[in-house]
Amino acid sequence: MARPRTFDEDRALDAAMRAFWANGYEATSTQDLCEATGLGRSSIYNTFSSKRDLFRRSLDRYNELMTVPQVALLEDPELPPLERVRLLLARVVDGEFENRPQGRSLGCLTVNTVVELAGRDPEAAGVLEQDQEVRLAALSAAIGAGQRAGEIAARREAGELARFVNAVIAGMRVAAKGGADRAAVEAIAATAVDALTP
Amino acid sequence: MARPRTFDEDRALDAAMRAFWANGYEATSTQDLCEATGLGRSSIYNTFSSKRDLFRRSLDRYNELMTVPQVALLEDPELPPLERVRLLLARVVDGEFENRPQGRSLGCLTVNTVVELAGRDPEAAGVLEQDQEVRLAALSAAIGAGQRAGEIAARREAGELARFVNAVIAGMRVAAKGGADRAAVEAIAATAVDALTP
DNA sequence: CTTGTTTTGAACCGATCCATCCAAAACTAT
DNA sequence: ATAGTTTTGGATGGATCGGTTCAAAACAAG
Repeated sequence: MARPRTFDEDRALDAAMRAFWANGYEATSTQDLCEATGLGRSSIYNTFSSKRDLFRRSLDRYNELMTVPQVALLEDPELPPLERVRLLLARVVDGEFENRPQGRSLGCLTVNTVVELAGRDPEAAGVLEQDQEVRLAALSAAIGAGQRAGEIAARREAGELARFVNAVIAGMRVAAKGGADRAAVEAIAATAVDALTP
Repeated sequence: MARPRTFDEDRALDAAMRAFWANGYEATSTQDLCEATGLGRSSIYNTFSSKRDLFRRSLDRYNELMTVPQVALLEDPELPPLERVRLLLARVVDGEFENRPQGRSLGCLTVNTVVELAGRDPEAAGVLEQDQEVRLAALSAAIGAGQRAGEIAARREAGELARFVNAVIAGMRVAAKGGADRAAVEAIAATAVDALTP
């Protein structure tokens, strides 16, 4: 029927996502995206209709890669709830200290985008809020289960503790991006876990 | 001798700082800076030599406005150490929920800049790291004093707890920028204080 | 008022921005 | 082969980017 593509759309999306992840939306030019994906401008604009759309899809892809497994971990019935939270934090630490292209963490595309765009791009803000709600719900459920099992302190509501853990995760990512070493970030996580134990 | 300026350099710097604070470095154009300061291009380039330099001075100015009083609070001998930390967190909450031009927090220029620039601008990263060290030292000193006084838990080193508090502050700012309401951010702060009490 | 210096606004600069266009190439289905 | 469709690379477009230049304007000092 017609000429087929010589590239894989998902691989291109992943490459674009990494570029946005590393440098943010504004600082990633269409030229950068061409180089990161190995595609020509035409192919990019033919496949993804604009830089903005490509970013939006990158954000969705990132959430799919990160939030989905994190939620799965938080809902794992094989593990005690507090252990799920602990493993979640450990996973965040690992994520910050692997794949450091220039010796510094990429941070988290979600956090990066909240900081860069949430204040002036309502659509991006909406995507981010929705993703955050999903994460908060999973965290809250795990923490509530832990409270009922007596292994997580009950002096605050599960929803509040979930927000707390979520904020600590963001703080760990900022710390890592700011140059903190692994031990420092691990100590932050451990202190947060302390705060959850009775 | 010569024609005097019709504007105040410090006011212009403050206006520029606010522009960078609201939109970040990349997304703030020189035109935006002209409009924010009310100056012409020539006046800006005559006074501050480049956009980059103006940003750097904005960063210094921000640190002067924020870090200096925060450190003063943390060193206030009139207050019990834990109370200093509590007040610091309260001040952060207040900062996030006043001056919200478009109904959303500006966040914190330091956090915003860590996320946007630390990975690819070594000079900015250096300024940020130095400021962070100052804040961490003050936090660590206050927490250490609280531990010796028995009002702050001693199961972790003061330096680790300082990093923890610092990360929570960053997390609160990200949460606020992401749309969290005041009660949610206050709960994060209160939970962090819980983590410090024995 | 003249002289000397600085500020100021507007025009201007090359570079780069995101995006489009188009013709040649590449492939399938007939 | 041929026809039909899509991809592809390169050229191109208008807008905006950060930054410079320059002459007119505005003031202080003599």
